[in-house]
Amino acid sequence: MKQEKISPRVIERLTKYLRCLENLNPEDYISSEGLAEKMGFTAAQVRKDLSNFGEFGIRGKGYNIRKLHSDIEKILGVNKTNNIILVGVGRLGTALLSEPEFTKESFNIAGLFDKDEKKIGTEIMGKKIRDLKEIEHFTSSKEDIAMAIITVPKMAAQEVCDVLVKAGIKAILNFVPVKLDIPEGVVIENIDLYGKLQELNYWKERKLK
Amino acid sequence: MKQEKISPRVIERLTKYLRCLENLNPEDYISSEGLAEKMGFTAAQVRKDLSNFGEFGIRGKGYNIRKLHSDIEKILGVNKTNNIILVGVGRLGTALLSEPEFTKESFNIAGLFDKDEKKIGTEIMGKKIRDLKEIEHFTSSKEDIAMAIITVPKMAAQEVCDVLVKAGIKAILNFVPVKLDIPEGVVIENIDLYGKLQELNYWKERKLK
DNA sequence: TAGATTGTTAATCGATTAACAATC
DNA sequence: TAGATTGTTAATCGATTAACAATC
Repeated sequence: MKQEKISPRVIERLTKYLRCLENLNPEDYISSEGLAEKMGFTAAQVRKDLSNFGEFGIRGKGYNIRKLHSDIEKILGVNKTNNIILVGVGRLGTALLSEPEFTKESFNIAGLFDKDEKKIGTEIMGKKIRDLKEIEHFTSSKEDIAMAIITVPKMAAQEVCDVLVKAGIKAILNFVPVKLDIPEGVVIENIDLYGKLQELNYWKERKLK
Repeated sequence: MKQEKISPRVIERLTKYLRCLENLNPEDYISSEGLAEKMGFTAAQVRKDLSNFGEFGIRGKGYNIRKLHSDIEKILGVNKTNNIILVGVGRLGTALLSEPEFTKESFNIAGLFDKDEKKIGTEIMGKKIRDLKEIEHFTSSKEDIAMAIITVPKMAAQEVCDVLVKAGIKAILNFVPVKLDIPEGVVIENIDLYGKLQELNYWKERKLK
């Protein structure tokens, strides 16, 4: 698998290709043209994106859907199960836990953590809620816990983030509307509901985006 | 307010400036350099972004924080209250309703809709849940409902989307992992939790993004 | 072989950054 | 006035698209 400098945009599109391929017959072949049309991209872009990582198609024929799906999964590292811990088991955290997406195999919620003593020790969706303080011990006793989701109140977010970094977490999905300080080598994605609403609000009043 | 062709990237950054300004003393002035540092952007970018919409700074001094905040709010149209309806009052929908962000004035959840007869007629967070079928009547009887949030099951998403479009909704925030077909003139933002996790998973295994 | 479609190189487009005259 | 910092123009960088030789 060749690897130059990859743009985050390319990786984002890869996740979209994956989604699209899931709804197609795995036995079939699809051309870059065909895939592009479904996605609203250009055929050149589809080919360019994929060519960053190797040669997945057959000239004159297109891409085998099963194979392409599996190849993209490998690129993203979601062909295996990746463990995640979730910190902040409030309404939003609980809601995420029960999202059907999480029944898939590529991610596994390996631990739940909260600060609230009333919650600690109880179970939710069959998973035990642990004390925030145990995070470091938890991640060091199990292997391969590199990701975390943060759904705590605004005030607690940076503190929790620091604990996670100290515990060796390498990737954070942050739902809290706060810019978290993280050291080099840790990646973060922010999901900002309110920001997205503001963007939509801008565009709804003009025609084109 | 001048207006050429604005890139979505600019609007996204505008929402981030807003967030950042909220934590600063409104009486103070901040330079593009100072704001850039907080955001992790360049000073040139800050000035360029803002200059798309007018002149908000004072040469030799910088930007007045209260004024800049208020000016960006005006650009985004969030200096007034914008009505939203929420469709799909499941766990995720309920969780979003209780997010502290929604106590702000710029967005107001004007209606809740669901298909489940057990839910219809009951109240949540002091708001009545209505039958999905009433959406069109609801939006046409009240004025100025142009936005919707979709948090329904995957299967129902496109159908709900079509109803919303028919009811005159112009902007949709979609939490369902499905690419929704919308006509020209309607804008959509997708929040794809699972996709973001996949992206993070890719980056966590390499150093730099 | 002829037709189709890939992978890749070159051309274009758009977004970011640098530089600086304008001006508070 | 001198120093600081804007708003804007020009230069650079990166991402998308077009074109086409390679090849199934």
